[in-house]
Amino acid sequence: MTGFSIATVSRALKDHPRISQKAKKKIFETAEQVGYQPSMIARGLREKKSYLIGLIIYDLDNHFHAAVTRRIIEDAQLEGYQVIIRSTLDRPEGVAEAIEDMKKSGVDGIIITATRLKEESVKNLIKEKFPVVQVMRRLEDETGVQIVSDGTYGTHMLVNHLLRSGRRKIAMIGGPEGLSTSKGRYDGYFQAMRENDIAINEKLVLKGTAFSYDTGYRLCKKMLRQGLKPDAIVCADDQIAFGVMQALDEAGIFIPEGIALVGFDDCEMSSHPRIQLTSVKYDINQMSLLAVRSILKQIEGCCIDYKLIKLVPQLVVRRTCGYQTV
Amino acid sequence: MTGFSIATVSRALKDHPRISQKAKKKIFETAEQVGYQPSMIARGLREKKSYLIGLIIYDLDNHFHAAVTRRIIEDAQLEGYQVIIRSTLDRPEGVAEAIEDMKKSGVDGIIITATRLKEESVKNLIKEKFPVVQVMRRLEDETGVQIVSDGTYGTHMLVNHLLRSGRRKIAMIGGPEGLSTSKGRYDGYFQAMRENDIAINEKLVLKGTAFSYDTGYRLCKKMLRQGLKPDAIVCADDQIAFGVMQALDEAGIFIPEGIALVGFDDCEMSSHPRIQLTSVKYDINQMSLLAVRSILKQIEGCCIDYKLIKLVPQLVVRRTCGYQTV
DNA sequence: CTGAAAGCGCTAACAC
DNA sequence: GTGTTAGCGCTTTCAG
Repeated sequence: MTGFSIATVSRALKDHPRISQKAKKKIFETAEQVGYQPSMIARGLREKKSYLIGLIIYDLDNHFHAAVTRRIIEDAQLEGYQVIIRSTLDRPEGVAEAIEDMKKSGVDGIIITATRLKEESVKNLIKEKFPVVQVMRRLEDETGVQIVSDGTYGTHMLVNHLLRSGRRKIAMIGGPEGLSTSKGRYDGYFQAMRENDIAINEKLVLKGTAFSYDTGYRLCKKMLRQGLKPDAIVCADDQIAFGVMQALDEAGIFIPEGIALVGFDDCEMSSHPRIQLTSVKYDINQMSLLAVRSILKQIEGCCIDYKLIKLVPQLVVRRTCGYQTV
Repeated sequence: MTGFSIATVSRALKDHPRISQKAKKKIFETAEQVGYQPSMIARGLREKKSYLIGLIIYDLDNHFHAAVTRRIIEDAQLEGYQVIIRSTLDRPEGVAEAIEDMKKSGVDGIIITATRLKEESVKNLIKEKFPVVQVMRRLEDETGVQIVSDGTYGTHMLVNHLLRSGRRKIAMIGGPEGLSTSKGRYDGYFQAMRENDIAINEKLVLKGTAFSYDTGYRLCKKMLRQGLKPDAIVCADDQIAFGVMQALDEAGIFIPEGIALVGFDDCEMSSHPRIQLTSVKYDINQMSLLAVRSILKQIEGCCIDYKLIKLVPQLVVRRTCGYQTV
């Protein structure tokens, strides 16, 4: 207290219309001196608003997910929101746990980049009109706000490109089951193959257990060990492709001469001259911005534009797909 | 209310000693049914505790920082704490802003991996006995809890290794000024050179503006453009080294035959057969665990073991340093 | 063992 | 314009 009542102080700090300029000035000065910090937590209790948003991600060790996470944190930060983060590492119960803890912490909304196709916890959240947006991965049903890349289209482009370069025995090392990203990319592969009347060899379609370097390495090694010899490998993401590249390099198979290789997401390292991975990219900044805007709109406007936004990816042709050599 | 008073419910849920088993049972059952979630924010207001810890990082686009961030989030999560995250991108005001916002949000403690040598905001935090731990980067003064890698020792090892391999004109592409990590690595370089009576060519010591791919690429190009021809380049981190590698590759300079190259941090991609970057690694898991334990001890025990822990890095020799070819 | 009541820091409705 | 007051959801004395 600086002579004024506690209410006046609150009004001054919140820029209330009915407040005298001198009072306001004096209060601001003293606040500065004392180093007064309004407690968001008390304000939250009162206003039922915490200025916190929850962000549930898959894994920061994945470069692409890390990049998306960074953008979302930055964008939210610019809007005056703090971000509470949880990573699930795709543990079955991960998302549900994270949601529960975040609700306890009183977040105003939740952005999820770790959704699985069947995720009851997310469905419930949407059902009870809790602000939530799915980014990258989405639920099976077109429910809630979903901002994703068109993985089917992207993979379709990649496979078509390989086919045009004369490849026929195209293998796929995909992502874990139960994810919209994995599914979309498998779909794109099958679709492109079918459209071009290429018989699909089931043995050449491998399911990964994670979007990771290690997955790519192990599955590629396994494929080679089984004596399978595709002339191209499509990977569900760049990190898997890096691992595949290691396995091929170690096996003495030249890329792209022996086997062509393509990824998905277009990470920073993919353009490195020693890697030169053909991939597919889309606008992370836009994705993040749309996500943050949507969550704020839901939080503040209480209105939900139920919608599915598919960002169109763009083919980035580099050496590994062998285009230049054909 | 389930027949019992609000106080009894509170006691039941908190496992109070003086409570009848039947009451407890009944309350738990009804809580389950209603899907009751205790509001951390109300509890926080009352107990002056939020079960939130703040994490201030530099940039998730840096693979190493992303990896450390991941571990810290996981470890905190396991201890029942939620993590509020902010990235500063090394903006001058970044840390101070982040600290202010986090205090407003009522975090119980703050872990910082983005500290600069002179960071008044962090010093103040420590002075007022707010729980805080510095990870990776630290303040100039040995104040507060500091858990870092011994960058001087690590770089010393790297440079010594290059010298033993016969290199003499060793360049350094370092990190931004004002960071303990940058400083430690410069120190290690100078120390090793001096100990071996190698004259230091100031032109071969370049200061980066960030720990990034781009920095390495630009500075290396600049160095080559100036007609400088070192026989080895020491980089302040692996990501810088990746950029340097791109510049050298583009310039048609063989690594390590023409110029040897070493990094720091040992990222996943550094072991890739096409990269094979010699680097220095240390235990991220341990670093994270120590950080989380320390912050919890400070929060819960209210006691601070003021201390500086330097994790000893380990040399990882690969192709780029040219050891095998000597 | 359980209930009533105070209070954490803040905001908003209502007086003055 | 400013002060008073109630109450957000919870924990915790203090009585019973």
